[in-house]
Formats: sequence, structure tokens, C-alpha cells
Amino acid sequence: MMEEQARMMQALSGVTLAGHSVQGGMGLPPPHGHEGTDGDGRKQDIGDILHQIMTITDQSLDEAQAKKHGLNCHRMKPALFSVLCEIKEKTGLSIRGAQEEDPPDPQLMRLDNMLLAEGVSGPEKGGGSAAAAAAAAAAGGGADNSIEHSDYRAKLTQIRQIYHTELEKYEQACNEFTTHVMNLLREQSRTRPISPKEIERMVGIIHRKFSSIQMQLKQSTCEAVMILRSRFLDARRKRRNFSKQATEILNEYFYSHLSNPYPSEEAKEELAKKCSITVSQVSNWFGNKRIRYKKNIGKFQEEANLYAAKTAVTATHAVAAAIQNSQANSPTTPNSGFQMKDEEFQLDSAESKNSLLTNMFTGSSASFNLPNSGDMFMSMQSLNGASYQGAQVGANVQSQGDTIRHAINQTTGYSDRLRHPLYSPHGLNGNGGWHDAPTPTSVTSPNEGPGSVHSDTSN
DNA sequence: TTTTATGATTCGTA
DNA sequence: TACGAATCATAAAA
Repeated sequence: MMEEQARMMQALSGVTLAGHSVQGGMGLPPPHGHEGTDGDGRKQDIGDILHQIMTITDQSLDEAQAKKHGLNCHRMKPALFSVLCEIKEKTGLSIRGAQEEDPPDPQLMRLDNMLLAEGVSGPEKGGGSAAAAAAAAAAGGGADNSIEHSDYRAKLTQIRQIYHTELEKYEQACNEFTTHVMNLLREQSRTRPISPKEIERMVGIIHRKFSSIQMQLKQSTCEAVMILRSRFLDARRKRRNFSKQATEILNEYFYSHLSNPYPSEEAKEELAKKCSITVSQVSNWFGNKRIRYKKNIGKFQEEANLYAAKTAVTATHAVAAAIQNSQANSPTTPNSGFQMKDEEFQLDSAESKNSLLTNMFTGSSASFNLPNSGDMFMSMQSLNGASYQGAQVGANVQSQGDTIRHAINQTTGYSDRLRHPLYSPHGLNGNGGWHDAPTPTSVTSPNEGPGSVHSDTSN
């Protein structure tokens, strides 16, 4: 300590060397009573001032205050202050120079980006709605989708509010503290060498400190958002079985399009709408269903028969209505809308018998090319243990004219249903894959009335 | 508690 | 990019 003082005094006694010629250089009048005297006198004067400064702490407060005032008014004060500042600057800058640069913190940038993306920072309007929508979409499910969506948004808004309140608090505190420190330093600069540059630097340090606190706030906000998101993603992973009705609709479509269980995009949309699920859930369902069906056809046989009977009964009713309708109308009703070729129909009808046998005997996907020797009607009865009116549909249809077939197509919407009264894996090829088949473009429930649109059968 | 069913995800492929 | 296959995770049944 004493060494430092001595060194400083030594440095200051050579102020002229530092470029501040006390004699005229700064326009200062020479020390009183020593006008025109030599350098020894000036040194003596400066040494005296420095001594007073160094010993000021040893004195009582009043004494020190008085001395301080005296020193402030001393004519050498500005020069001395300037020199001290310069020395301080020189030593200080070399130390802090490296810290002066403020490279953008990558972590802070990441946090900022995330907060912006999540809608926590950035514009208020619709804040987070995109993220919320994404999370809600990922959550899947229809009915409670909107509930989850709004729940997510409410929580996000809460986080956003807390974030902004805290941020505002920090900024306010930062400003207050900065102002306070600046005032303090300005005040102190009257008695000790503090240059404006140094004050500026101090402000920078304060801001950095506060921004590190802000980063903590941003980090915890991000964490909160992540937790919120993960909770919604968990909700997605928390599987919920589809409703019985939805499963039925999907199964009906699957087994009635067993030859080609690949619903088109339109069909998927329609199914999704009917089942109150998303299109991707429909895709998932069909993906799972196809693979699980193929893996163990035997296991699904009962289910297949069930849906076959179900849809066939519906189809029968529809056909009966259609026949009645056609009979009620003139027998000369033109078959303007029917486009399916008669040969095709015959062929499909025969194929259905084959597939029926396949179901009965094997359940294997590769063996549907059994001899065409089965009796559809009998098979149905033996399999289901119940009379199967729908089995007669094929015969009826074959015996009726195009008008009726047209009516059937219009009524049921499922050409496959008629072709395969008992749904079978006839569409599976020997390699375990489904044959290429035209993709149906529309979905129609067998429960639907005749007014429905059946684009997949009208071409 | 164990097993089965089922919706979702991931990854490789054509 | 849609699909198959494998797998995960959880609901539901045994």
C-alpha cells in the first residue's frame, strides 16, 4: 500500500512528462507565490496536494470534508484530475481491453430464437398460436383437440405474461441501478479520477450483469415452455383408443376394400371426418391394420366375417329397396348411369366364391386361388351360423339387369361388398402384398341412405 | 400382475 | 412420399 502510494506520487511528480505541462501548457496560472520559480517549486506544490489526498482518510469527517472542498477549488485540480484519469485509463484499459468486446452469446441467441418461435417474445397478437396449433395437432384426437389447444394457449399466455413482467422489472431495476451508479460516479468524479469513459464502461458492466440475469429468466422461461410442450406431447403419447364407432367405420372400410385397403387421400379425409380423427390417424390405422391383418389373417377372420355379414345385410336391405324401386318404376327405365361392364361383374362374382373358400379353408393370403367349387350361400351359413340374406345378392344381381346393378351401386356405394360378400384376403398376392388395384376415392358407410355420393362406384 | 390390443413413432425402401 | 416393418408406450382384458 505504501509502496503504491510512493509509486503514484513519483509518477505524478513527473506530470510534465505525461504531456501536461503545468507551466502554461494547459493555460493554468502558475502556483501562487511561486510565479516564475523553478520546477522544484511546482513539484513541491504537487507533492503537497498528493500528500493531502493520501492522508485525507486519516482525518475526521469534517476535517476531510473541508480539505476536500479546498482541494476541489485548488487551481491544480483539473490538471491533476486529467493526469490521474489518463494514468488510470492506461492501466485500466490494458486489463479490461479484452472484456470490452461483446460478442453475441450463442446461447442467448438460441434462447431468444426459441422464445420467439414459441411466441413468448415477439408480437403479442397470435403469440404462440402456431406452436399451440402444432402441439394440438400432434396431440391428435378430434373432440378434445380444441380443449387441449386452448389449454396450451392459456398456459403459454401465462408464461408469456410472467416473462414480460419479469423482464420489465429487470429492465426497470437495471435502469434505476445504472442511473444511481452514474450519479454516484459523477459525484465521486469530483474527488477521484473517474473519466466519462469509465462511467460508460461501468454502465456496460452493469448492463452485462443484468443481461446475464435476463438470460437466466429466458432460460427458465424456455424450460417452462419445454415442460408445457412435453406435457402436451406426453398427452399425444398417452394413447387413447378410438371410439367404438370410429373403429367400426374404419373396419367396415377396410374389410369392404380388402382387395385394396389403401384409401385415397379423399377417402382418408372422409373417414377422418366421420371418425372424428385426423387424416394421419386414419393413415396410421390403415398402416397398422394392413400389417397386422397380413401377419395373422386367421386371427382377423372372425372380425372379417362379422363385418362382411354386417355390410352384406345392409347391402341386402339396400338392394331390396333398389329392386322395389326399380319395379315400381317403369321396367324400361334406361340404365344411363351404369358404367360397369357385365363381364367384369360376372368375373368378380366368381372371384368372390373363390375368396370365400379361401376364408373357410385356410385364411392364408397366398392360397386364394382355390378351385372354383364353393357354394357361396352354404358357406355363409356354415361360417356364421346364421342365415345370410346377403349371399343371395350376387345371384339376384346377376339375374337382374343393369338397372338393378346401377341401383345397387348407387345405394351401397361398395362394389367390393357385392363382389366379396364374405370379405377375404383375396387381394393379397403370393408375396404377402396386396395386388395393385384402383384406389377408391370415396368412403360410404353401409348405413348411409341412397342419397350419398359414391364416386368410387360410379366410374 | 401379466398378457394382449392398439395407436403412434421411427427407419429403411422403392 | 407413401408404405412396410419393427418397435414403443399405454389402454384394456385376463
